[in-house]
Amino acid sequence: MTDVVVIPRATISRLPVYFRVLMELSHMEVSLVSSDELAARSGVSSSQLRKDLSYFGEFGIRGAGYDVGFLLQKIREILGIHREWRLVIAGAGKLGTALARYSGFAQHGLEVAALFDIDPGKQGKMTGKIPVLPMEDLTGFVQEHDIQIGVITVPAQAAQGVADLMVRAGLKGIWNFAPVRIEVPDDVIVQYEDLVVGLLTLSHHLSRRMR
Amino acid sequence: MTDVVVIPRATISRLPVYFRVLMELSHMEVSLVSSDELAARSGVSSSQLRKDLSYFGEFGIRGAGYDVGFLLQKIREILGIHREWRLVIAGAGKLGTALARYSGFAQHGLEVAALFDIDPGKQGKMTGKIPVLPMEDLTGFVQEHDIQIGVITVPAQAAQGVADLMVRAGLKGIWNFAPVRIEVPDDVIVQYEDLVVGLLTLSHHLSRRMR
DNA sequence: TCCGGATTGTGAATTATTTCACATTCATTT
DNA sequence: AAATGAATGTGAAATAATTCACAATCCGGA
Ligand SMILES: NC(=O)c1ccc[n+]([C@@H]2O[C@H](COP(=O)([O-])OP(=O)(O)OC[C@H]3O[C@@H](n4cnc5c(N)ncnc54)[C@H](O)[C@@H]3O)[C@@H](O)[C@H]2O)c1
Ligand SMILES: NC(=O)c1ccc[n+]([C@@H]2O[C@H](COP(=O)([O-])OP(=O)(O)OC[C@H]3O[C@@H](n4cnc5c(N)ncnc54)[C@H](O)[C@@H]3O)[C@@H](O)[C@H]2O)c1
Repeated sequence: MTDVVVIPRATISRLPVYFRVLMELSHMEVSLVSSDELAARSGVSSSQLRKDLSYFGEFGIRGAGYDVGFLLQKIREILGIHREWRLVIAGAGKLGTALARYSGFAQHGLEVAALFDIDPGKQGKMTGKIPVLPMEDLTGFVQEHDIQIGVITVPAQAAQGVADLMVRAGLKGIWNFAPVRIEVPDDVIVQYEDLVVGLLTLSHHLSRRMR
Repeated sequence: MTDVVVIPRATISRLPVYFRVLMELSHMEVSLVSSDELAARSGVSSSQLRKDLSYFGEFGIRGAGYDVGFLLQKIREILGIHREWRLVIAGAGKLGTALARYSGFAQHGLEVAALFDIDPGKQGKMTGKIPVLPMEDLTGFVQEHDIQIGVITVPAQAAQGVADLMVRAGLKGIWNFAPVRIEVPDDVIVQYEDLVVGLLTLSHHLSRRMR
């Protein structure tokens, strides 16, 4: 029985924050940072930060701190963004086009290759440099352009159908913004992004506090 | 020492999911549902569901299940959406306008009253039924229209300034999409929405699985 | 080369969350 | 009115995540 190290979900979700802070430090020409400093800038405790990193290895220098460039590279590897990921977005509506045009993804090695939509009125147009294509072309496009991730920004009732299509096309990761659970085979990973949760969490806390 | 019941964060974030499933059941004219059924449709265990609800009271009927309409109303109250919340959005860019035009919020008693932007080229226009106003008008608008929540969809470097303005205007809740922490007084609640986290979580899992 | 100061890495303790399992309660039937 | 069956509500147990606290280690200076 070799014991598998299981990494807390919450640890993974903090890594992008550390990454961003390290990028800032790097731009500020800071080359060494302590866990105290990095943690404070990330909004967590320093023991939290050190424990998080310890799941993946030893990246610091005792008595000194962390080499910004080195840690940046390590986190890149952990998050899998040392390689490029290509995405397609299904649903060229309000949210889909906003995501497609977002410049922040490129900084993380994420490239939106195309948008797909069922509406002929949207097909053929360009969203910035990104083409909007008919849904029928999705499978071929994914295979030709070596796409790994599909983003779902269609209405809820269309989400399962789109997910099925993405699975058949061979996509192994789905980022789903539609407010429904979708069924996929075990070898496909679904990441849900439910924006209403954040707003209702705020609403809950506000109404508690105002009571 | 009266012991305060503390409600897990995760419980709050599941309530919107239960709410949505109950809405569906309600539309399907289902009037009674068991914790097994409701939990399965929400993607959680039934004991999880019952424990979550138990933090707020006893809403079910032993031996029978939950009255859909009654539970819906209770969750509405817990989430604070039995009353209307009015929001303003600062940053009428890609994401801000997508949010402003999203019809899903209205179903939860959330009304986007106006967008604000620093760019004179965007001011004066309408996004659907929602006006885009100059930043200078924010304070007056918030006070005149009894707004409670501010949404930040401006670039990261402008976020703190916008937050300061929102705090001065009297907003008590801020929903922040800019990828930076912001400093606010204790009586203001900030909910962070970091979309990159979701995508990088997916990237991490994908690259682990492919290794 | 050794010493002092600093900061990491990590077991252990604590705290938080989820799951278990069953006593309790309710609706229905006889 | 009592018996039956079903599903909730909830302490207790099990897991999971965070914080503590300090031994281990490294850097730089003497
Ligand atoms: N806009 C937001 O701010 C927001 C916020 C939270 C959640 N969401 C969710 O994101 C999704 C998209 O929202 P939106 O506001 O962009 O909607 P939208 O109506 O603007 O866009 C949806 C697009 O999907 C296309 N479409 C419909 N069925 C399709 C299908 N079967 N295959 C391919 N394309 C199809 C439509 O033609 C349209 O272009 C929805 O599920 C919504 O609930 C949106
Ligand atoms: N678009 C996305 O999909 C996406 C995804 C994740 C995060 N975000 C974050 O959301 C924010 C907005 O992104 P976007 O893509 O909509 O950008 P955008 O450039 O399309 O829009 C930003 C808007 O803010 C306005 N603005 C700039 N400074 C301002 C100020 N001081 N006061 C008021 N308005 C100001 C600009 O005029 C512009 O209209 C950014 O912080 C971005 O990192 C966006």
